[in-house]
Amino acid sequence: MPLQFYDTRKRRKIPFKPLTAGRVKMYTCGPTVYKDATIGNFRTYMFEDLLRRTLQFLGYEVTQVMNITDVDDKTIREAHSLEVPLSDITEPVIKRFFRDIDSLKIEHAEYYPRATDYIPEMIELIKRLLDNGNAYIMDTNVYYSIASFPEYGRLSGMKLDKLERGVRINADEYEKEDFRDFALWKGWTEEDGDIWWESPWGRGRPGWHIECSALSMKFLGEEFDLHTGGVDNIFPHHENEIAQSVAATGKSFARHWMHSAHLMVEGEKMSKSLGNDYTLKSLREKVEGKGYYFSIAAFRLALLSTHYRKPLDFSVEDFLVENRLALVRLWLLRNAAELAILDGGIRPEIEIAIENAQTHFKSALEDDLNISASLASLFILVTEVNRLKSVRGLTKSEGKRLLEQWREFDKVLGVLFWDEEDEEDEELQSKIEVKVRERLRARLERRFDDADRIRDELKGNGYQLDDGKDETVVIWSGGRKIVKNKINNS
RNA sequence: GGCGGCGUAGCCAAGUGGCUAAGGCGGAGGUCUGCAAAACCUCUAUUCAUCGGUUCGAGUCCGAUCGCCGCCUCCA
Repeated sequence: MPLQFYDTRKRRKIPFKPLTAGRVKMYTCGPTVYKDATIGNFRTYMFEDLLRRTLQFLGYEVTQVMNITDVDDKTIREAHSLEVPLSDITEPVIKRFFRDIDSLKIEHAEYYPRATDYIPEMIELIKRLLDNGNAYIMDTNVYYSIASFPEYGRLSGMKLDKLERGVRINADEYEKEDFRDFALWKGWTEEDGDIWWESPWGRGRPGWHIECSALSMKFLGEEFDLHTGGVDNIFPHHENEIAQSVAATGKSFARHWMHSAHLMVEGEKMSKSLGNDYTLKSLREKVEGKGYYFSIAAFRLALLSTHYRKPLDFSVEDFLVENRLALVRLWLLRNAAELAILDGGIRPEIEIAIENAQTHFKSALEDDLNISASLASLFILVTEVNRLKSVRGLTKSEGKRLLEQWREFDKVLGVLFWDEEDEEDEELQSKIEVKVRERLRARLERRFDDADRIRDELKGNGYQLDDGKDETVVIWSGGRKIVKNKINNS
């Protein structure tokens, strides 16, 4: 099957062909760093991670840009109210942003340009728009004139004359020629304090939309392959980006637009007033507050396993019981493969099962990132391997072959290999190990009541024990740990 | 009001014209086991929000209805 993605503009799946064969240039709208990213933001970043990893898996060389908006109304408001420099607000948030995406194993983009580092590029772009007659100066502000761009509204399906004057328009913006025009450059006002840049139109700062146009052109060129973001960005943000970019360059800008649906919490939109605008940190606290282990791997799987165009209704309760168990099933295949001890070749049934899984995994991804079908192919492989394993254990070469394939799948999924080294809490780990050894000793001494009590206690906390001949494998949704049985003999 | 999306088993979730409707979680029974866990085997949607229509044939196309959701100027 040829690779195809849904395109927001065409409203259907279309074959994906990059401008340069084998290379994909993608632009992904990044965070505004005035407060920590929410799990809703991460849903979008996870979608982009899946897209990126899938393209790489299919052999494309990917160049991804994610902007960091480190100056806008909200960052300025924060800085102003706390009476601190802008960077005091943005720097810590940026630091935590990277910490969070790393813990989710979201691969890094090639470039993370910050808006404040590219003000000259934005000014340059605004100049071109003024020269082309697509923008006008009003007092100290520069506005984009929507009337000058006939194609406005094509991405979102908005009809210009149907746009109603929104309720959120500031009084000071009524001076625009047309209420639908948007700011390219905002002149300095008192609230901005010392946050301003010099421009041909006086001191001020760039509007939000111009940032993405300038940065994508800077790093990817005036035409590139993919532009992505959350659905809420379709209008007006991406519509405006197209208007600015196409008007300035005469080129088509992004060729393919992809947008991820929102994440809902317990059936409701995430919002501050409902108190469900979880960050990774507050979600962890919520889960741990209920007495559960917070599995970041299970959370990654939860975000990953719903198709990106379908709203994901995240429920803390469901999350606690569901994904971690599915994850363990996948992890156990790795156990089986690593612990294979038999001599001999690879059974044809295993080879066929692996090839089937590989084929279906790949073709599902090629069909607009059909992750559910991809994951299903893994579970089918697990079942088949387990069946054959119960007939006769796995050979070392089968184990090796399975591990190889598992690594291959994990290039896309990023959830199959989650080791104890990924678990931050060392204290927790040693506590588990002590318990496991206690139980091993009890078993050897045939004090089965004691052994069972310990096992039940661990299980109650989400740790599952797998008794092997030479070792006990502890598996939980945060990782796994192998304790050698012989340690216990000393 | 305008534009768009979604509604498949107890729960999550694939399937967009044609073999018996993937897969996961949960549940029931069995095998194995010191006992378990895991694993394996069997079972768990005559039916795809509802009602019409097109078709030899529809969850899948068309229309209507109901329900949920998003965007409509700076929220991923």
